[in-house]
Amino acid sequence: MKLPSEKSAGRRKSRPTFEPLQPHEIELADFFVRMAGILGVPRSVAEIYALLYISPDPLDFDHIQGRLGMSKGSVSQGLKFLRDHEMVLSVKEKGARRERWQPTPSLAASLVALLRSQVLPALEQAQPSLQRVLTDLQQNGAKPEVIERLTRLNRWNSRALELAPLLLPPPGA
Amino acid sequence: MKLPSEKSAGRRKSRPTFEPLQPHEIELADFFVRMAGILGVPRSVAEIYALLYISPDPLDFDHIQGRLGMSKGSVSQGLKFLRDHEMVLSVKEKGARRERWQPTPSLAASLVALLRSQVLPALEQAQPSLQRVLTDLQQNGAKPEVIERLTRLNRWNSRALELAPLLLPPPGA
DNA sequence: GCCTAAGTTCAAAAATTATTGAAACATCGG
DNA sequence: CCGATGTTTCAATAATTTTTGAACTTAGGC
Repeated sequence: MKLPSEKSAGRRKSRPTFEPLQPHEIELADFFVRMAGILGVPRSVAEIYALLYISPDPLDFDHIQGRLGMSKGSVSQGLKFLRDHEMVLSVKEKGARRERWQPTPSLAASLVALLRSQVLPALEQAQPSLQRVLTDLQQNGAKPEVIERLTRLNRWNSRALELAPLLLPPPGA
Repeated sequence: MKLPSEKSAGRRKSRPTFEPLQPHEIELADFFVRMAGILGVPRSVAEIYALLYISPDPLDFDHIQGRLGMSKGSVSQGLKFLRDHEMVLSVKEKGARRERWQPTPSLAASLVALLRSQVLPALEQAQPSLQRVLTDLQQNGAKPEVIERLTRLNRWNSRALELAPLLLPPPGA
């Protein structure tokens, strides 16, 4: 209904404007975006993280949306992703309605959580598959060389699964 | 390798047909496709690799195309990718015209090469950027906490760059 | 309870990435 | 050189992923 024409004076409801990213903020965002790309994390998520990372204080939803110029939907989903992977945490001051976000203290831990969530399920799901393929090859008298290959692959996968909890300890450990 | 009668006696030009993937081959392909997905490698590339991996003998271009049912373009580009990352090598028998492909002996080495090609350039390009951002923050009197964050990030990046050649030795080392 | 600010959801649109196939190119044996 | 086979290139298309925004849900204050 009333889309107040931008900067009406004193009344509180005027949509505040946010300053666009500064050059050094853009540069850092680019860095995070590139790194995220390697892990298949979308640009918007990386941008949110970068902004929180370089901001002196926790930011609320509207600030994130405003400064990055992205949609509500993207901010919401981006924060959800970051929350789910324990890469940000919120500080809600008493009496305040909105949450304010900041990066978790350890980027290393964040990356571990992220890797974990990507790699582990794949390894787990692979195990029975690889086993079946191997059995199949053995029964059908495949060439020893191929069997050898698959056996090694299988062994790798098992070992990776064993090691995973050590290298990438789950949140509660 | 014994293609059914297809290769009929005299007439050479009949397009040979190839048998579709067997269940166990599909299962292995799925595994490679999922793993490749984590690293951002396209499905078609993973499928080619999987096929070569499970085949008792090196395969030529037409066999790859035929059995996977994909286009010439995809096979060509896929093989290029795999070649560039040292994941396959070709055996050309003397007197034969076509190349025949097989996976390189060590999947581990292949993965290393792949990781290397993705991560290293990002780290290298990041270095000057991060340095600039940090300097900028220091000059503009940013909060100590933010400077600390960026300093740590910077240090990480440098260390990763130093370590990279050790963990991911370049082809010729 | 009701009202409103705060945040989420999700179908549709936009952006990005992968695949195709026809034409161009390369190479070999004659 | 020629002609045929084998491979690459790349613009067009298809498939996939990401972003948007409006409708919906949730929670707090009164």
